Amino acid sequence: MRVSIKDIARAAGVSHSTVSRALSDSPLITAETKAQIKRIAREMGYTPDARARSLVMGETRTVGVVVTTIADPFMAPVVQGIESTAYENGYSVILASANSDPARELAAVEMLQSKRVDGVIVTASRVGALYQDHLGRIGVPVVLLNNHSEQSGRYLYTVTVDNQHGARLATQHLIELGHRRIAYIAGPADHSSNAGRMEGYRQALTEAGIPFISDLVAQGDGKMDAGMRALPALMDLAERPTGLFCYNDMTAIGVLRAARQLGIDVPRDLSIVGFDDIAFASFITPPLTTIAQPQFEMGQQAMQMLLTRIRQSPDAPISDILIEGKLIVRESTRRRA
Amino acid sequence: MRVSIKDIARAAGVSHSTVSRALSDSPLITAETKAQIKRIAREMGYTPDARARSLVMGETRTVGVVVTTIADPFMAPVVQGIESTAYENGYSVILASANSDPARELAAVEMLQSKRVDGVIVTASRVGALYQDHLGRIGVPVVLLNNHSEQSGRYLYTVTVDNQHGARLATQHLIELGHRRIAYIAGPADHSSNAGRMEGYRQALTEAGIPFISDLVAQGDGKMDAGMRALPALMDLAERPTGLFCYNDMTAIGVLRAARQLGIDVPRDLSIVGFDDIAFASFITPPLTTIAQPQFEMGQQAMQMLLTRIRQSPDAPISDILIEGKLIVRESTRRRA
DNA sequence: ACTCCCATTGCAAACGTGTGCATTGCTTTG
DNA sequence: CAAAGCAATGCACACGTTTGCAATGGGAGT
Repeated sequence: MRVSIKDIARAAGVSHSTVSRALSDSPLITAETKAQIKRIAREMGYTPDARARSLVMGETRTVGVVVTTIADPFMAPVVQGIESTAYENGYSVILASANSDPARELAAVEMLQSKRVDGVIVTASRVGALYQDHLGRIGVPVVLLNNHSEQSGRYLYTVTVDNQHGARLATQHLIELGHRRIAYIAGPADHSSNAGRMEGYRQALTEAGIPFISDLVAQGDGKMDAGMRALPALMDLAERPTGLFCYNDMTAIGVLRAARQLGIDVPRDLSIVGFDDIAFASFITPPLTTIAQPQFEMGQQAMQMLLTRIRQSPDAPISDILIEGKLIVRESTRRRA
Repeated sequence: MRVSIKDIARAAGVSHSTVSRALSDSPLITAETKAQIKRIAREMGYTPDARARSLVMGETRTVGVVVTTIADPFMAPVVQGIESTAYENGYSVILASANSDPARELAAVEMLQSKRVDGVIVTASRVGALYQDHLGRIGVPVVLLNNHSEQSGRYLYTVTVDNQHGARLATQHLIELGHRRIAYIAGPADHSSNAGRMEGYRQALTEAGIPFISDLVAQGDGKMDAGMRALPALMDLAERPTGLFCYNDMTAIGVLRAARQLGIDVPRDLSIVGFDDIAFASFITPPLTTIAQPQFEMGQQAMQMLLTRIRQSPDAPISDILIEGKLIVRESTRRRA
């Protein structure tokens, strides 16, 4: 059986309260008894039981992170950022992936609830109004990271990419390079991130006096295949686009692959801008011009936000965080010939 | 405050034991009392406290996963596999990343120990003999996944990529394509995975009657930069290699980039084989021929192994698992001109 | 009608820890 | 020298569960 403070108490000939106090360096205990008890504890290989402690202390120093999948080039660094600052603050993280399955997301939240985590970070969720209510009732602070629905409520706090700003940056970059026929391959229609990027795209066009042409917008879903499928139709247009803004890097990668098959040279024939700056954006051919999101820092900030929420009184004001990405120019864009 | 079974008991006018039994569907309780108690529990928004339960039950239904970094294209799917089968079996996972820092790895293990996890999976660790002893004393089953030192002991169980087999496959493939000057860019020198791949490389050469030439082996570290740095020297050799086997895909990606800068056409001038088949291996240009490791399944198997270890008696025999990758031929290799 | 049995419920201990309060023993002070 | 104060420790309860055992009640059997 595992060794508890009672075992140590027996071995040291004291009560378990004394052991508890000695191990937590209480000033009530003599230096020598402390030393002896600590020695015995070490000899017996004692490790405190975080469960028992958390029961009486009322906190678990554990947070839950629910994610669609950890094998997502965008999310992995974010989770890394979360775990990292959690560790620095003495917290540990329970990871649950929901695979875009709402039922499983619910199950994950329930599990975290029963484990009595001190807070929860939910990433890339499409928390609806209903589910949001449920999340609100969870009893612990919840931070939504890049959630796909609009609202942030009284209970929930968010850190989100500034989609509109980033999309505007991307489109402006193409415009500055002399492009005027600029296409957009969209992401999932029901994600607010897509709406924001679409809006930034339109806005940049309007500012430059370029008409918005709906034929230049192709539907996508943020995955590589969507990019591959979308390109041919765009290139079949009477007036081909010379610039292309993609919902994200994965889409752009699909486009690049399709372009190669179609014999379209990037960036000579078509300039492409992605979104996210996932790790591989700089490794592909040609290296991708994109809107970089500070993924690691996003995770850090989300965790930091959760921590202040955990420690502060629940009615202290916290403002949502909006994160601006920045343009990284690589080799998939060039001045229009 | 949170609602406990005592609160429910008070509301229902029964003892808390009755509530406990009712909620766990004990046959001792009348159907109607059961129904009523469950109703009240639902109304009051009750969620059982896993900590308290685990205290008396002696199990937490939680496993720990320690990883160097989750933002690693090889590890992410592995973790996904672990989490997935953990979930299916009613377990949850605590994630800890150690960033290749032994001290932090120790800290992670200690944290998991205090949380009283039922088992631990340690990935890509270089557990030395000493640390291994420490892990052995942890008191719960430990599974090592792709660990970098040789031994697996009485306490520890491993699932590992068959490095030698994979490297042999890769080298044989190049040989079959007519290559005879085949180089190898190595991985971290102190990792047994590198030793295994090197051995497989030599073995394939020997079997084909091709002499091993040490000049054709370049030192690397498994990262992209190493691949970039290693290529020029290899191509400066009096007799250039026409085939190249890389420690892993990241190295190969670095090589591809360097090749482009040097004006070396892949696969015309140089055939390249990677190792791992990370998600992006098929996305780069040219799509990479490589030795695919079933990453997700590796995670599944590791978790499965841990589960049987948790449930079976500690002296039931379990054999370590060796996983054979398979050759995926894409466009970075071709018959020698 | 009395005993016995069974179904249902409550009591209490246990898991491992933290902590307010009482207790003990010693030193200091008047 | 007695009283008071203080330093060090132990007692007991609390946190929220599960579960062996005792207790209660009612129905059936003789």
